[in-house]
Amino acid sequence: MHAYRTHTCGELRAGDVGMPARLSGWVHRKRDHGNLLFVDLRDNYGLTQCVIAAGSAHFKTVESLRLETVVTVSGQVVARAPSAINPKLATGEIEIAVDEITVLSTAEPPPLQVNSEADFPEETRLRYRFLDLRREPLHQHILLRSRVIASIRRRMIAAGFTEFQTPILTSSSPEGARDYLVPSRLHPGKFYALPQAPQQFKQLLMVAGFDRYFQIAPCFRDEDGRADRSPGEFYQLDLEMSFVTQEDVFAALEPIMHGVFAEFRPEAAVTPAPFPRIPYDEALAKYGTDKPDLRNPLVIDDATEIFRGAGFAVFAAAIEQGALVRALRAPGAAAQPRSFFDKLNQWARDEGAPGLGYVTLAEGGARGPIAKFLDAPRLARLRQATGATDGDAVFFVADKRAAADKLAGKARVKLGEELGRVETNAFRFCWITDFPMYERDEETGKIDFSHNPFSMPQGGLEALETRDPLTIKAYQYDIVCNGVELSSGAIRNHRPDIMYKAFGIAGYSREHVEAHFGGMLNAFKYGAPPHGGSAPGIDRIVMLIAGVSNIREVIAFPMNQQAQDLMMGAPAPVPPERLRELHIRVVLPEGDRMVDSKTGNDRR
RNA sequence: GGGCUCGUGGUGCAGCCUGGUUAGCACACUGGACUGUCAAUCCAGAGGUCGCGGGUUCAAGUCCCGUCGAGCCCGCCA
Repeated sequence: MHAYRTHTCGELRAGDVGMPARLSGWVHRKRDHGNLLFVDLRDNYGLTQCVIAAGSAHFKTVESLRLETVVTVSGQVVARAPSAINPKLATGEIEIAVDEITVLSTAEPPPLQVNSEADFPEETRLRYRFLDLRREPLHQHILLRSRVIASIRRRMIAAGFTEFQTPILTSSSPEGARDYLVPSRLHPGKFYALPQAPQQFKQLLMVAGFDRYFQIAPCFRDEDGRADRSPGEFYQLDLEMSFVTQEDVFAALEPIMHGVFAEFRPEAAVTPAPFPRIPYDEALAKYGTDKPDLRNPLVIDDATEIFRGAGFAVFAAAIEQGALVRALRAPGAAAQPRSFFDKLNQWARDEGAPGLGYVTLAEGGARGPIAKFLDAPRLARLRQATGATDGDAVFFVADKRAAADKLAGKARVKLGEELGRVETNAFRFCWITDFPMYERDEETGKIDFSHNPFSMPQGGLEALETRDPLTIKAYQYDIVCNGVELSSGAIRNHRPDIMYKAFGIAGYSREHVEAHFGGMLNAFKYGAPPHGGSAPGIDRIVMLIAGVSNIREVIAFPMNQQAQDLMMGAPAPVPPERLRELHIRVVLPEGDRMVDSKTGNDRR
């Protein structure tokens, strides 16, 4: 018999009754009846009830076992009496009659209870991550993550992609985030950067003629965390293809995304390919965001002209100042009580807006505080513009374009939820296309890239030479699911001449481009295929599939929001000799001090 | 860097608004009882710098100020 186990804790069934068996695992729970003792033994695969009676030589041992002790039990598989069958357990028809028990590893009382569904503080969960990972929800999420990645990998290979590895120690890349830096021992004063994404390497692999690249790629960005953004590192399904148009990239990725979501959430509705394509400008106008949640059926319409010259002084004045009026049809909301509208108005004020105008439609007319400013022709145009009919309400936001879009977008989300119109158990994908190539920095007034500077401008060199840069679109696209930005991607600029020009418009000299992106630029001078790709975030995909709202629920060993690993104690100081070796001298900020994070006491 | 919320035995919460006996409940822990439970049950016990510092007060877990920590958000993240 094997030293540790003949079966796993999730394996034995009624058909195994009468067999000898040996199981190893953790003591999940005990039920002590004095002369009869039940132990639920747990491993990765499940739970098996083990039973021992007072006559046994091992009874005292088992009775004294603490929860989470690791043991090996041997005995006979026995059938449970019909009344004692536990239908909640896969192994519920049997139990192990324990003859022998060996303690493999004792356990102190754990700081978080593995067998409990109780909430524990995030700090404790992170510090004792190995215990939290034993618990059912997190354990299952991590297994799900593995299966999702395996499925993605299988689908990518089946679609003709080749998997690569690219360097972790590299130089700074063109993404806009802060780099993690690694000092060089051999080159004093110089630093490696951890890749924010393998962007340049995958493009170089295209130049090298590999045609279709993918990687489950670690990406490192030194930016602050959010519930859906792990500080430090995250994973992307990074892919790149040669000799492709934007539509080719979409056609490659759509079946993979659809397939993975449909595979792991078979009960949910998943957008079939082709996913809707929504130009960036249209997304802002209709949804007030570049990452619309299409489970919400509400759309924003423009009502600027309807209010221009109307008697409502607040809007009319704003329109004269260049503001837009956005209208949001709320189907069936006319029946809502006054408090509903007051509550939304208060919500808008909390969002920093003056308020939220509205009318309700009934019997061919309109009611509400500003209804009197809309005469019959204007009302008819409003009904036409929004599709609103009797029984509906229409909400209004008036502000400069960006602010109006933003508030209308938030109101769309809020109203969709309040009215219960948001689809559940569905994954609604779309592509957001035609992102602007450039934008004007609000503070400096300077023109800069609005996204990846390596994207191909639509219209190519001619557009760069002849058009107002702010009107030029890029072959740049995002994939969005349920309001979550899963990835961005682009058809790349593979032409050095267009690249120099594109960077020139953003104020970067030829020398700057060569100094920073010389490796890739040089490669493009030796025959580069047109290419493009995308990089959906793995962690967010798993989050969506698992139905959780915090990214740490799908990462085995995440850092906290302050980018600390509480279990491993990272980041940590290093001995002076290590710093000397790296030619580093630490200059702490003024007034910095050591504080004991547990007690809050200064330790100066 | 900023905003909001939170911080009470190992853990989850109550107590705070309205200051006043030994800070209460549940889970875990320790001991005892119990031969069919499966969140076993019952009895008993131990366990608390109320994050930290200062202030107001006869009296502070409770009120005030500061500070530290955590989460969420803004900034940031193409």
